[in-house]
Amino acid sequence: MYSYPNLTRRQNQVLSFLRNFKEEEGIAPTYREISGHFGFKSTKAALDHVRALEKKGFVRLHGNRSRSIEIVSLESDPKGNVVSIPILGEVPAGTPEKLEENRTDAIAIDEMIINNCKGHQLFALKVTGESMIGRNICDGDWVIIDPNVPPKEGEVVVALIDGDTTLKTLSKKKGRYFLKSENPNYPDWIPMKEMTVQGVVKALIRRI
Amino acid sequence: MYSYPNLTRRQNQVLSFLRNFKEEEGIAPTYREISGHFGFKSTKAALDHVRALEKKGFVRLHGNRSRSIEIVSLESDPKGNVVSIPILGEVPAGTPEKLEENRTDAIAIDEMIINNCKGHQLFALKVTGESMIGRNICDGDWVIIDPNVPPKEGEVVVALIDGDTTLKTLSKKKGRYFLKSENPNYPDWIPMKEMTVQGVVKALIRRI
DNA sequence: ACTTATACTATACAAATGTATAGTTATCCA
DNA sequence: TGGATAACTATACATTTGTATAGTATAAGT
Repeated sequence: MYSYPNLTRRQNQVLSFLRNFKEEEGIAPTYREISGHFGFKSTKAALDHVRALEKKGFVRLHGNRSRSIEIVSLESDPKGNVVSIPILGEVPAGTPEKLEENRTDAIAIDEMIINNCKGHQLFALKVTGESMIGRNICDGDWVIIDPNVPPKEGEVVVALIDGDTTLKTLSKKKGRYFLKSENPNYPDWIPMKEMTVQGVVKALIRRI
Repeated sequence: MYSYPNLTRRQNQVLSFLRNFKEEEGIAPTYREISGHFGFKSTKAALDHVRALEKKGFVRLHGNRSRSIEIVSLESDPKGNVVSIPILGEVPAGTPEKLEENRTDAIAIDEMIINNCKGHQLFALKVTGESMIGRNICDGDWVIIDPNVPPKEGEVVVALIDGDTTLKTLSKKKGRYFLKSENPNYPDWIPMKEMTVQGVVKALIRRI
């Protein structure tokens, strides 16, 4: 286990016990259970140690409720700031194809990665094709899409163009929006009838 | 929330409350807190419902200890397959610099992304510089490094070369390993004294 | 020398808490 | 028609549990 230099030997032992107990039992120990483990003959000893840990920011106490010692992890909490994003399907960065909304899987992502997207209905798509290679988006990458922000010129977007979905750079020429491929081997797409930007690419994940 | 067909309407409500309470408060509620929420005038009502949930396998009770209602998750825990990876610092994909191991932050990542790395001591680095642009690794990207796999030729690796750390492609020329930049504007690095590959890039994350 | 922090003991108490017995009402199944 | 199950009320009690006061001993800083 870890040992924190700003904690005393005993405080480290107590913190370690709190961690193990919660890991094994699923709940926090009582002060009497702490005392029992260390052989304290007074519950005050355990109380003092936990209060010292609270003072130093290692645990948080929730009122006078039983078993309410919450362990504050100094390393980023692996559970707190994670959001689950549904993978809706594939999006060709080449020829546009239909995007089916049959949720098969989801991907868990650190909230930090997709900042300022609280409440937005994010989704993920797997990129197929090499047309966005100029923006360093490769075949097989996952892109995280935010459908709840207004798209700006120059951003990489998922767009529904003439009934098909594709991943391109939103561009403007002579006051008219079109979809630009970031690869000279692939064509740009100029909307014939209608074009709807479904979302803006906020993040990218690649397995190597 | 979810609704289970083999649970009654009320049992579903109670299970839902147990889930929410644990989510928000971090601890399980007492039978009186359950009763309070539903307006039960007897704690026996809450006890009966929780015992019914136990009988059907939705919760587990740990003896007669307070706040010891453990929720048994039937579906795969959405937070179960997330690993926390420490961000150790920055790695220049240009001029090599010293890599300090002062853990400042961590990043939570879906286990799926970094497959076949169980038990490996993964870490993350933030890329600075553009020398790996040819492999579509950009300035500002995070790379997830696996130090517990043997590096192969052609893989992108973090290497300690002559006392400095850098991100490059591991290459071989005339039977001798060297570090190749994936950008014509940046030089390759041929080890003078010693070269240690610290790990192989397994994944990449980019905020856009 | 004085204060502060650590690390406890001893005792105590009110509130919180799990658990129990006895009963009511309604619904569903056979 | 009868029995099992669900969904409660009412009351009660023994522990469990958080918290407090008062005190001892040791070491660390200032």
